[in-house]
Amino acid sequence: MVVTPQKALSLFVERVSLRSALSPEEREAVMALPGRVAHVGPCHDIILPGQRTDHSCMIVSGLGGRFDMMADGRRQIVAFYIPGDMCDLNSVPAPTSGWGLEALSRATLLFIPHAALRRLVLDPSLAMAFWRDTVTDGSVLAKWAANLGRKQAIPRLAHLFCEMGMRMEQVGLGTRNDYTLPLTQSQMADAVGLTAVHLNRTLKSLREEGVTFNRGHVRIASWSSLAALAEFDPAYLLLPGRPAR
Amino acid sequence: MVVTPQKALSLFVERVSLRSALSPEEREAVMALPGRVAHVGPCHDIILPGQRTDHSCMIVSGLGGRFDMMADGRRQIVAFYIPGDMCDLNSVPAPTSGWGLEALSRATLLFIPHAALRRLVLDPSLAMAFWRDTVTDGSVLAKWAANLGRKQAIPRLAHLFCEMGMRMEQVGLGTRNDYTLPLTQSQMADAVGLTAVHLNRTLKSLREEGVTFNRGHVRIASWSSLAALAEFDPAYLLLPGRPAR
DNA sequence: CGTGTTGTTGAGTATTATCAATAGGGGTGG
DNA sequence: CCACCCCTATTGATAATACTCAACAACACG
Repeated sequence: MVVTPQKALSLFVERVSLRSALSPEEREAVMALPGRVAHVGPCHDIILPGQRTDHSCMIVSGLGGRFDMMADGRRQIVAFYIPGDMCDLNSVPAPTSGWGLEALSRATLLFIPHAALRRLVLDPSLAMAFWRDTVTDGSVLAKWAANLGRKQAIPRLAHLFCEMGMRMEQVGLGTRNDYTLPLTQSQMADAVGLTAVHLNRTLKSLREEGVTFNRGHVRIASWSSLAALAEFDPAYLLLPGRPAR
Repeated sequence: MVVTPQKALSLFVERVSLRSALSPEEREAVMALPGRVAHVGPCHDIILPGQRTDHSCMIVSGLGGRFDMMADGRRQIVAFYIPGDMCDLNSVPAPTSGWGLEALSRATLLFIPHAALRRLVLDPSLAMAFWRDTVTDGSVLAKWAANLGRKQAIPRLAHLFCEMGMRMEQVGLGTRNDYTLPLTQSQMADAVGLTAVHLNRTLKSLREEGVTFNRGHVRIASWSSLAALAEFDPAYLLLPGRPAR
């Protein structure tokens, strides 16, 4: 599959447009960003913790993850990034982040120099759009924290399936009850804060609720019952025009 | 205690200056923001979840908290806001947040209209500074999520004490091993994702490590041993000039 | 001097982690 | 094409951690 920077950038424009109205000139300015495309394999480190960067990275295809590592090697994935997400837009205002970022599956990435992004945010409307993107990121993180802190294994995993379903559907990758999530059970366990063994058992329980996860493919028989089980309310995704139901 | 908006705003300027260099003109522009001071009691709701606002809120004194609530009434606090923090700067780009915000103790608040803040971010350097503030918020949230997902009760609570100590010291409220954290044990339990009973037992264990929490006052006998226990590395607070040691 | 909130402790239970063993699947090299 | 190996998934048994229920003490407040 050949991916041009142009095609990749249009994904980003779409993503930003989900939450911020861009004028035709602004869209053009974004499309004119310089970028370099790269194909990487699973477990490829995009940024190591503590490393300083001079470019941001957008996911074109595949799945990215932001994670933290404990001294004993246990890992917590705190965010998933799907196609269209600029996974370290953060690094524009804060080039030395404390976070690691890796490709969780085979992935196509687009690297964009900070310098170009900094020029872009001289436009206040784009600055606001990027800022809003970071706010969205934070809102998702907060929800993730709340789930890790106060939900048990089953609703926690159910919530992850709901969230990823909504996000995939938004960007046109499948539907909310049928989409591809290219993860191993171990990686998923790192995301929901469980051991791989317990995650496997939790998946088994969810199977009885009509949710299957098989070789990276999620299928949800009844969205409404899963959403109820997960106490999923998409408001935190900050999508406009979809008031909290 | 009488607090003028001027005095309150200077707190905010200091806080922003921790991570972003501001020119004298920019400082002045921030100091010229209009603001209204309010004194509130504990458990006072600053914003209800899903509510739309047209102003942001800065903590002048006391403690604020951002939280999420489960259907059964269990609560997770996902962020603490201390004096100088603009706790919903987020609401400038996203006026309808899905989050509740409340005063966790008696507190003094400063309300600033969004309109004024939006005018301020026409200055690209201030826009970057505010954006950076949101990135910091996200970084702290991510760490919070990692702790909730992968640490047990004792190191989790220890990490909270370390984080709050660092943050308090930064803004000149006590030292990292001796500071005021005006919380009940219940509220603290909601922050670390434990029940109040188990939090109480965890505090007891930490007492044997030389950490006391008494009527809202934290005292840490040996910072280095607590930091080791908590695996605390302040890099994620994005403070400049203090490389990850 | 009641009364309600907060903090403390005990006993029993539920959830999740750990350890261990096995099965399946995809790729590689002979 | 087959044998082999590594990674992933699955299941069982047991242990550790955290939760629930319950009672009571300490304290602030009116």
